[in-house]
Amino acid sequence: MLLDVFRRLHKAYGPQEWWPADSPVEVVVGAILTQNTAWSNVRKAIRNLGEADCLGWAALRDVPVPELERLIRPSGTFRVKAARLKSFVAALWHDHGGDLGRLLSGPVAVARQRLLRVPGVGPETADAILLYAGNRRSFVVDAYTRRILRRHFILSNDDDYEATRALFQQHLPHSARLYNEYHALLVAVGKRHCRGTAVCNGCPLSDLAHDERE
DNA sequence: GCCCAGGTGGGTA
DNA sequence: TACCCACATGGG
Repeated sequence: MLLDVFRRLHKAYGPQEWWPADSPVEVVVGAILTQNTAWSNVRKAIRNLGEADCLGWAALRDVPVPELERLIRPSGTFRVKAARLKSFVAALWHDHGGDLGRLLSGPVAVARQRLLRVPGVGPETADAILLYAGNRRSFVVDAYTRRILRRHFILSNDDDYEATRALFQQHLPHSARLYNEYHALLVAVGKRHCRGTAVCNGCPLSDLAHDERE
């Protein structure tokens, strides 16, 4: 079933070439800034950071918090997110010498625990960093994933984050490439057909069993 | 003007 | 464990 969903989405939308970022730093920054936030707002904040030459680990470490807050303001909850960026950078420099590759190295489960210890990095942010900044095999579950799969009865309401992630990892070939593409495709279909009160018309999954109620 | 967005952490019972 | 709530901007 999960592979069937993937094939439908891939056929409909093709390769997504994710994450939308030019560097691992930008992936991490984007993963934190997009927490409960529309990507269109994150893009503005990242553009500000780029123009201020703040898309490097040393620059993020050295930029004063008020300045960082000003730059990322368009992404919302900017005080919270400035603190989270700072806590990530502090952990990276304190524990791994500013080397993201080291932070993300070793068994995936170990690297994941390292990330989850950073204040402001929860399971989704950790998995997005592992998969898209580190090319590590960790499936990313987001709001779209849950909304779409619940609508088609593939998930139940009481499947939490870890249960959902485990479901994907147990039923799919163990491939970072596949995890990458699959999550990106779920976001693609979610933005088009499973957002707020949006209906399923034209959705590549619309002929699967689905729940009309919202 | 209202609702929502590619979450997380802290507080309360 | 299971809910609430704050965080905050910008687009539809």
